[in-house]
This record gives sequence, structure tokens and C-alpha cells, in this order.
Amino acid sequence: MNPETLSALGEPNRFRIVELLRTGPRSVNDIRGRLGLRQSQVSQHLTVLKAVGLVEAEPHAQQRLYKLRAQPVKQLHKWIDRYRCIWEERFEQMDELVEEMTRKEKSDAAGRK
Amino acid sequence: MNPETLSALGEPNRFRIVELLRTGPRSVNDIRGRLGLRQSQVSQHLTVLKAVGLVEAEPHAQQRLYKLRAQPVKQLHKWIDRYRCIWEERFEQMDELVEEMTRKEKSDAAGRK
DNA sequence: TACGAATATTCGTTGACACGAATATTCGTG
DNA sequence: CACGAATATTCGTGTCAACGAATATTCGTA
Repeated sequence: MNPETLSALGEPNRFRIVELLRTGPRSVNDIRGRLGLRQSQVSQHLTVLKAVGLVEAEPHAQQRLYKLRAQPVKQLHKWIDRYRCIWEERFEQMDELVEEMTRKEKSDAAGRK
Repeated sequence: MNPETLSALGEPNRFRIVELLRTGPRSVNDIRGRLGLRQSQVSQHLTVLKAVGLVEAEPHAQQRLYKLRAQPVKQLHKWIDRYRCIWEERFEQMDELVEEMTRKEKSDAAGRK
């Protein structure tokens, strides 16, 4: 995973665009109307999203249909999946480390006496 | 899901910190050494990460052990999971929309004759 | 080819933020 | 309580990105 993708999604309006595109492909003007943004804003954000590979465009006459790309979404899922050990609430590591520190403190104190 | 979490993760050094914390809790100085950052930078980034709820600190004497919090990671997983329909490569929606547009074009052309 | 619709791009401005240096705070210990 | 270690916070600086307005481009059609 690269932080660029996350950074792109971190911008509120881009996030909204992505959320909208989840429900299906949309034209620029469609997005503009639904999200209440200026046309240039939508195009600019879509350019950023396209640059990081999150979306792609399909031309239809003057319109461009934007849709999400599978790969980065899949990658994001794979990345966050590596954090299972966290969200499944395993605190053994923490406990171990705390224990270790406590032992060290005690031995330090003992050694210093 | 809120974009704030993603924005926090979008900063490269914060991303590295989170990746490091995935392997277990760390002290500020530990993070500093492993990632080659200045102390103030580490503290500042940890402050941001704490503000959005991604990490929490546990004091041990002068040290603070930072560790990831389960909730936001879980939330992130839940959010990205709603995009299954994307990464499982379903293009029916797209095809439908394209068809619809094609039909419209044809009827337009027919109506105009 | 001229025109309009849809979209892209440029440009100047403004606010946010990452960084480093310096200083402040917390906390255990002599 | 003075001191040092670990961490937090403040402050000034420079950079970058979002925004709006304006302009440019693309493409179908008369």
C-alpha cells in the first residue's frame, strides 16, 4: 500500500466522490449536481483520483463516465487485512512488553541497591 | 468512515509509524530511532494520530508506549468491505449505463429525422 | 466549419500543514 | 528539591493543495 491512495481519499470532497462512484459510474456533471460542487472542482478531484489510479474514465461523446478501479480498492483491502491482529483485540504483545519493562525496572532497582 | 482517519494515514511518515505500530507498541524514542525522524516530528505525528483516535498512549515513567486502537482499524475494514462489489469486478452497472446511453442516442437520432 | 455542450486546464490566492529549533513539561532518582 | 531522561508543545518558515474564475479543449451537430 502507498500513502498516496490514502491521501487522495483523505480529502473530504474526493471521499464523497468515491463514495458516490461506489454505487456506479457517473459523469462529471452528474457528480457536480449530486454533490453541489463546481465543475472545475469535480474535474480537478477526478484528475487526482485518476492520477493515483483510483478511478478511470470512459469517453462517451463529450461526456466522460468515471468509475472506480478494482485494483487499488483490492489493495487497500489487502493492506488493512494485515491489521487483523489489531482489530481482533489482541493485547498480548502489549502485555508482554509491559511485563518486560517491569522486570527491567525491578532488576535495575535491585542492581542499584 | 470519516476522511480524517484516511487523511492522517495519508501522510507518509505517519503511515510508517502506523505500519511500525502494527508489529507492537513502541515508545517515542524507539520510533524515532527506527524511522530516523526527529523527536519533535514523532511526537507531533503521534499527536495527530491520537487526535483522530488511531493510537493511544500508555505512560510508563517518562516513557509513553503508543499502540494502535482497534476501533478505527475495524471501522476502516468495515468501510472498505462495502466496496466488495468493486474489487470483485462487477461491471454490469457500467454496461447497463452504457447501453442506456446508446439507446438514448439512437432514439434521439431517430426523433430528429 | 461554426456553434454549443461537456469537460479539462491554467492561474492567482489563501489556508493548512510538515518541518526544525528551541523551550516546556513530566517523572524518577539522588 | 535539583537534575537528567523522555516526551510534549510552541513558534517561525516554507511548501503544497483546494478553491473560484477564467480560459482552453473535445466532440457531435447543424
